[in-house]
Amino acid sequence: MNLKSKTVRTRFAPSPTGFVHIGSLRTALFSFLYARHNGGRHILRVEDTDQNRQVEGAVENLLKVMQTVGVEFDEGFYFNADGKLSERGEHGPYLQSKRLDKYREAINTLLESKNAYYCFCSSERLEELRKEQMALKKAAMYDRHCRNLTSGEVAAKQEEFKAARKNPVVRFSIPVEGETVINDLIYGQITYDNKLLDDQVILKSDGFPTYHLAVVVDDHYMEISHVIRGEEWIPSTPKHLLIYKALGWEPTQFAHLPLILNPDKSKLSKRQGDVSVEDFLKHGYLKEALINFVAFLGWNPKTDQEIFSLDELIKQFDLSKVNKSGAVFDDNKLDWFNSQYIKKMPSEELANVLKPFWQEAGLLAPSPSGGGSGRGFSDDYLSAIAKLEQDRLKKLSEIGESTKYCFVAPEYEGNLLIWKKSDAAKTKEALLSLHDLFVQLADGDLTQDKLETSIKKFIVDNNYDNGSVLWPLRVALTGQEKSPGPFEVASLIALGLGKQEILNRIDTAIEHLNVVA
RNA sequence: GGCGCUAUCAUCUAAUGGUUAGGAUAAGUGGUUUUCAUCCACUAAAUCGGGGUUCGAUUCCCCGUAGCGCUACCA
Repeated sequence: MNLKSKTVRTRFAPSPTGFVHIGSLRTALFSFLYARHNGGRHILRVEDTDQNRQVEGAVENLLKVMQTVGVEFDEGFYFNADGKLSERGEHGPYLQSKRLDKYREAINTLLESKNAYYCFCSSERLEELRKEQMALKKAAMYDRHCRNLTSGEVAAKQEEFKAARKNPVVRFSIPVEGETVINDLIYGQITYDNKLLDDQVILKSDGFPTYHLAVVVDDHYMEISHVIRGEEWIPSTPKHLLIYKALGWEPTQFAHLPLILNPDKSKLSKRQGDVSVEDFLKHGYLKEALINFVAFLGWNPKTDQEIFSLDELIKQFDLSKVNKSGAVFDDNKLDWFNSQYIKKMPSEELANVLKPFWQEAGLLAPSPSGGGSGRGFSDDYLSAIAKLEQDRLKKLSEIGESTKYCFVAPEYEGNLLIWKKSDAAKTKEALLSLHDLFVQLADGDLTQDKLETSIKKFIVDNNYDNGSVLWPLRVALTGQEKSPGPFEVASLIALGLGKQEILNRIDTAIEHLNVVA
């Protein structure tokens, strides 16, 4: 058997239960990276065997998120040219609820070979049993009551259930002795004693299979080569292996990924903050940052390089570099990745991704085409703003607050205009002469460099301190305690709102001083 | 309770049978500066405990301990 010639086929197999958990993103990313790295295919299969947990539109949402961040699928669900959810690939259907015949067939095979049996036990009996076992401090397992039923007893129970219009479940018969060994690509060899394995239900009374049966059947028929999934699946893997064996199938390779943890080291959950990819996108994390950060949760290239594009990840990704211990999700580090990508972005592009956030803040009119900038602000202006904020932005969602003054006149209170080493009189005087200076400046003199030259000269000529002039100018223009420098801001406002706006803001500041002082 | 997995700075992690145990984030200090951010320099910060093997163990083995996961007709 030449393993190398075998095509790599990995799959991401979520349940359509709502938002995309960050852990799911990591799993999907790793299975995608592994497939691409090895020239294989990546399949999207939807596991909807729990009919009680379906969420409308979850598959569309999932696909949209994956598309946004750049995780691709070659088979399974996709959006067609009309943007409609559809399926492609040779191994469909890719929705488990449409594959019931395949599960039924496998179950019949198992039933016939006595690797599975009907179980008629009531939930009350099971509950009782569990309580007893707990009380005796024994492992809680099904006692295999129905496994030992005679064919006569089974027939009688069948009749009884039929009359009551109930369906028995089917359980898998775990071998009574021996061991089952997992050879995990990440965790290595893990041995389980068959005696400790439960006779898992594989067919529910509603006619749907459980995960354990469905996953084996689907991975087999879809010719999956590597199952990449979360560490929480390790304990059920021996059961899956035994089902493969009972069906006479060759099992896939398994690679279990370490968990992503909350700061308190429990499994990452909603309780302790955002966990859905949609949330992170909405709060202004760039997809590149999210992918880069998530890739480093449990994997690293063994070098000092930390910034990786998706293409670089594909090139370098290797299951052998995945580690075994869980990783705490540290949003400080995510912020850092995000700011790195923001800094690297061309300012035009940054302005573009910033638009929705300006609109959200009510500073920019939503543009129906999605292309225009609305409300008379040119793309050049928006890019200039973006460029100014590029070094201080951690999340795109901060942009509204920090750049409000670029769109509307600022508001401020108290003595904010007065520099710590200055006073009201000096500030007013400075602003008054600054006003005169701006009146004299021609439009062509309002570039950042020229402004810096002329204002610095003005300070020297008038024997002012830098601070007693630059601080009030900056506050007059921005209304903020913290902002980019006055030359940058003034030239920006001149560009976007015109020189008159600068004069207006200086006037407003002088009036403000009159009132406060 | 049973079974399993894991264990290096606060966090993500690198490395090695012999090193001043490295990097990054966060933190702190200093420089630049009208403010903030950026940038630069610097500082503090770790091999869970106990046994073994060995000349030598953070690294290999065993035992503890702790954390986590699983223990459904959920996935």
